[in-house]
Amino acid sequence: MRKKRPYHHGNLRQALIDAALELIEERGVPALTLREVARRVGVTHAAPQRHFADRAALVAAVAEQGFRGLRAHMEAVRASAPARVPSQRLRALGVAYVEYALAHPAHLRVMFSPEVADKSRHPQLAAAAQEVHETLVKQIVEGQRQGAVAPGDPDELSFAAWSMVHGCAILLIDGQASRRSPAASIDAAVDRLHLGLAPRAPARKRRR
Amino acid sequence: MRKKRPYHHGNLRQALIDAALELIEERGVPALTLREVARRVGVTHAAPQRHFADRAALVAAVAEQGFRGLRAHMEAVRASAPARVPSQRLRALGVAYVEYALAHPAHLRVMFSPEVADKSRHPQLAAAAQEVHETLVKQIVEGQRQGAVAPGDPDELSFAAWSMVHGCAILLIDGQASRRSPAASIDAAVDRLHLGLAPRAPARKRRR
DNA sequence: CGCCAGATGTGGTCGATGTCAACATGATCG
DNA sequence: CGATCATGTTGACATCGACCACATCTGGCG
Repeated sequence: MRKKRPYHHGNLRQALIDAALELIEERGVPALTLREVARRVGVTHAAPQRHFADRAALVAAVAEQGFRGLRAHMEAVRASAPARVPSQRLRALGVAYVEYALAHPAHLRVMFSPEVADKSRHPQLAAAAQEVHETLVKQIVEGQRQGAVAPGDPDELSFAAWSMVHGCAILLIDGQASRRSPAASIDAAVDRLHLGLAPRAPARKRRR
Repeated sequence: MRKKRPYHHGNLRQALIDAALELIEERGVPALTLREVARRVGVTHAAPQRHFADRAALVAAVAEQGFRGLRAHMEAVRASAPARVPSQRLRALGVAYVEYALAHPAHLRVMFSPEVADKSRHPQLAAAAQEVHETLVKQIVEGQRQGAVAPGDPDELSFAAWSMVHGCAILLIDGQASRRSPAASIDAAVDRLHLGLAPRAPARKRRR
């Protein structure tokens, strides 16, 4: 029982997604064109219609793949961080988010493109995004269990964490804050997320 | 003064920007079309060319106006917050950012649209964005002077703060975290930005 | 083996768009 | 009053997304 093997071209759907991503990397989201993608893959201009209802569907597919890649990267980093130091795992997760964004700016842009803002139209995309969020929530809850994260509604805390890393990623990609090296900005932002803007009273090291 | 448009519109440039914003609010960024905008204003399809070199230029103009409006809102809120409690002013500034985003989601989307990602091509836009950043930095520095903000490079701190409020705004606009009311999410996120994710030892009273 | 139905790709077409160039109009200033 | 230039118009063109009819391939079924 073989999977639906490619019939004519050979996995045209994935080839189109790949070509779309390449195109975006080269010339930006606005340059993404169904016809150009088809051209690159070597099919006629109407072939993509068999796999994507419209342009938005292609964008959504690229975005979905981006979310899956992001989650994979986060999970990998999380797994490789020492489990005994939960604050480090959470940190690593945040850094991983921004790292992925900087490594795949084109993907990130598509993932939050206005064209797929209405995720209810793209359930698969919504699910992939949701999984990223869940990864974050899980780590927050774990951090709370181990006393490394302040108590409170995990959803609220994870929303705050996600806001920070996401904003950080977007701003870095857009080059809004490139005076220093991106790595330094990431570290500084994640530190600040961890510690807060307000001064911490005791000069002595946090223990526990 | 009802006037049928004389041959010369008078202030076509601003009228186009306004119409563009309306259109985006009604039907989203992708629906923004030079021709449709021209239609709404009642001029022919090529008239906008006299004021905007291309579509991106119109988008940039809308975005620039968005940044200016955001800055105005932030300054207003900042001025109305008690100057003696710097942590409140900073908080208010953050809340103002997200408030503006939620009140003008269309504007926000345009301001960070991929079409104007390369701000070097739109110097005026870059300047307007820079001013928003400066407003934030100023408040951070003030907060540090008054001991309400942890010491450190103001640029780093403001980048972190900007990341948080911006990420918060984007996520809320995209409806990624709408389980609770937006206002509650904003408060929670700004609180977290202030206090940090890590637990704080003393349960000191902190209002608002 | 042969054939058919559905999946996949082709080629053509249509309306809309962004951009350009040539032209018309009217405001400004001598 | 007249010239000049910014502003708006008209017409054209290439490209795009979407749609359709048709061709071709695949896999299943008699």
